[in-house]
Amino acid sequence: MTSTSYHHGDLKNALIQAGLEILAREGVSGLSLRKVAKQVGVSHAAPYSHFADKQALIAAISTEGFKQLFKQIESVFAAYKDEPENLLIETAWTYLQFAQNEPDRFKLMFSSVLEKEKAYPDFVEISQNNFRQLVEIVEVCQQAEIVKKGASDLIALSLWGTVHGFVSLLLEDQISHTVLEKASLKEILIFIIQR
Amino acid sequence: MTSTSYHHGDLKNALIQAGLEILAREGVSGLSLRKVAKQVGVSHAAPYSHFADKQALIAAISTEGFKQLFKQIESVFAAYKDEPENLLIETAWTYLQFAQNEPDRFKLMFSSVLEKEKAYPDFVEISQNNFRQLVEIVEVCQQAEIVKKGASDLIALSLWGTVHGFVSLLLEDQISHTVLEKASLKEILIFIIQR
DNA sequence: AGGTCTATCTTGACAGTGTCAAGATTTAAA
DNA sequence: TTTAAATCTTGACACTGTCAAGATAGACCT
Repeated sequence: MTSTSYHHGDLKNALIQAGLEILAREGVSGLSLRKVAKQVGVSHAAPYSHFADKQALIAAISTEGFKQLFKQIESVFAAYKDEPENLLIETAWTYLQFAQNEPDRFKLMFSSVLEKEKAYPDFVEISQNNFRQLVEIVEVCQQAEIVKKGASDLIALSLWGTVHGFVSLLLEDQISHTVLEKASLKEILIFIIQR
Repeated sequence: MTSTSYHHGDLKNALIQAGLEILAREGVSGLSLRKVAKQVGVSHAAPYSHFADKQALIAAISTEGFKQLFKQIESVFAAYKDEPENLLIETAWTYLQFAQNEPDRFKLMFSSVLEKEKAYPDFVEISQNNFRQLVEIVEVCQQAEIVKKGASDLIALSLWGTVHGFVSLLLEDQISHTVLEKASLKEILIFIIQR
């Protein structure tokens, strides 16, 4: 489980890492089990020692993506804890940047490439962590009276939905350029969050 | 272009229809060119007479989905035109129902299964129509002083993003049951839209 | 009517894919 | 040191998207 144990070493994590690289290089449609195996330097069926099927590998890659997102928002949270008037927008901005930096990682995480999420406990757990993180942020903003009182989970859901939807539409090029020309992305984001 | 013209008749539309059926029956991952062809009763390469590749067929299926969504929202618009206090929530509700009725059609339309949207003019056009439709709805609500003044396109974008994000998270089972137990879907939707 | 042309469809092939079974190899356990 | 278990390889299978070549039928022209 550590790093250098036997044949390859730590194949499981190596496969996840290779998956992320292929994702960044060739996109979601270029991600195949055989390609991941080849990149790591093992045979085409080697992944089956660590993952039940392709969906399981995708679940692991997604989970890794969620961990990275969690960390990034965690530092934003730490940096703006005492500056709650900017906390929400900076969190949203980080979310947007995360998506734009590696769109296909974001797509893999959210665009239902993974079909039965609930079958993967690690995935479910990290998802819940991320949501709890956002609820905390909302509650800090509520205490600073920047966000209205009550039902912090529903408010968090609404904010997440808004930003997630906006980012998704942005990635899909569904936001018309006439809209984009009027203001910078960050300005639109502020407008959208405040509505 | 009509219906019964030659060998098969109107193969192009038959393929799109078959695609929608397979989508409803077997999901996104079950949608293959060969299966669509077999269901229609033509050879496995017949679709290539009408579609450049699989992506082109997916674009056509998506476009058809957008047309259906447009029609549904159009009737809601007509029905609630003189009742603007309920127009927004009913539109959002229709959007949610559309997604839940056939999740995989919705996924195909929005979850970046289609990779280069801009290469398909019909798809781009119907997408823009749908957005314009929403902007109109927002403007009706603005005139009724239910939605604040200004930048109707940005407000529409925000509302769309919110509902779309919420629906997406719902389809992905990412909305925890503790949240769902507290209120009905429609109540949450109202809460989220009003925030 | 007869002949030509073009759109449409079929057949056959190819590389790439996910998946599994059987065997080999290495590490861990006894 | 022998045994057992975990890990990896090899080979196979059905399925996929895609293309090239040929067959077929309808439309169009004279």
